[in-house]
Amino acid sequence: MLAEGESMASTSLCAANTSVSQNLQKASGFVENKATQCSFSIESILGLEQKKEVIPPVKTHRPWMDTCTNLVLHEGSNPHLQIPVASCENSLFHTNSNTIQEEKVLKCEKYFSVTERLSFKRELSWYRGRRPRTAFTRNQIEVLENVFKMNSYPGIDIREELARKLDLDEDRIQIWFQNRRAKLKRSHRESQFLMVKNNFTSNLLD
Amino acid sequence: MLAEGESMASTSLCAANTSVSQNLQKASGFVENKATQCSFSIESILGLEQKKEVIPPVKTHRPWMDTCTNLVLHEGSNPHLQIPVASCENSLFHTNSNTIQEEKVLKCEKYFSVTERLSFKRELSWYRGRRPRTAFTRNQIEVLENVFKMNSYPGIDIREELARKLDLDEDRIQIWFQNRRAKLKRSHRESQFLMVKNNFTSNLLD
DNA sequence: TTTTAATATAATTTG
DNA sequence: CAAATTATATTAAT
Repeated sequence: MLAEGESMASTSLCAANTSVSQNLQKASGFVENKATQCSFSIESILGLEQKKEVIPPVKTHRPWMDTCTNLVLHEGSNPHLQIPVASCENSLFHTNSNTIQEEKVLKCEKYFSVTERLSFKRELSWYRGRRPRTAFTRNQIEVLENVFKMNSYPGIDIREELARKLDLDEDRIQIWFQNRRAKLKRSHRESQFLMVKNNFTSNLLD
Repeated sequence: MLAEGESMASTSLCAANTSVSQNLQKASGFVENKATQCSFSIESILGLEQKKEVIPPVKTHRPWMDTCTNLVLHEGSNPHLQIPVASCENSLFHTNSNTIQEEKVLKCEKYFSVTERLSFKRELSWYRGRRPRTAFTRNQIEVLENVFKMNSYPGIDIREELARKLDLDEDRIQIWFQNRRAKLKRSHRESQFLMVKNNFTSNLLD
């Protein structure tokens, strides 16, 4: 098992190894046996980038994960693609959260409905090392936007208050404002570019 | 300077080609003034949620759009629903509803050649604010898949090289890899779910 | 209907 | 915190 972060996220194509993909294929329960032969050599396509450097271990700080996940990660070419595998069949149900789902499962239904299946998937993604994407409600967005209009750098106090009022983690608020500022900046850059470009083209027409 | 949201969506539909746009974007170091202090009470800020007059700004990034278009977009809350107003004699697109508009267009299609039909479609998706779907050739897919097998996170250099060799925008390459990773992940999730589910149900039968 | 290119944006990483 | 990148939920084209 690779240590965490011992990945090959580098751009080197040659860093790839077959065992990884084979494992992944095994894990996924299907084998894509297509096109093992390619009429091109990859090297010729990519011009042989041999630089293979070791990527420092990825430090993972995932406070939203609970501690009792007996999960083992597959080896993977990238930490983000690592797939958790339950080391025992019950570990998936040891979470503290999502108790409703847990109850449903424990009702021993013979098969799983689509809804349950979706919940499973959600729960699985929960273990994949990334916080599940938060889906803000329209009202939350509206309030956040209104605050943003007046202050795009709210301090901790305002963020906390927002978190209370909107029933969100303060962390989510902070991230939201960061992303929102980035978006604003992007749009500014774009409109600035447009102005420059329009100026340029209209000058050409003179 | 344009405020966020009253940017290009409501102005003329001009944009730049990808590479130039991106380069200039990088080059233009836009400096934005930070609102350092907030003199608003949270209550007053949160109270704004009742007003509900300004729809969250939509900034769309459409670098593939041509510069010499004489189209103006309606303002709208949803970029995908924006309907263009032709500045020329073409009254075909002056309908209120997208659906009706689309029907009309489709009805017209039979009178036009395949080429013209394609350009209609292209314009339609264009109006919807979405880049026309790229149809990769079999060879392009094959090469991309082969590269993906070895490195699912190609760096900019490899992507550029691929773009050159495959005669595609680098952006298309990047999006392709993003979608490909998502697909791989989806399949992993699915089989993982099946494993867990099977394990679970067979345990129930013990 | 299914697959997947495209979009928007939440989350992560780096410095 | 910003910038760059990645993941992911949707949407829509095929």
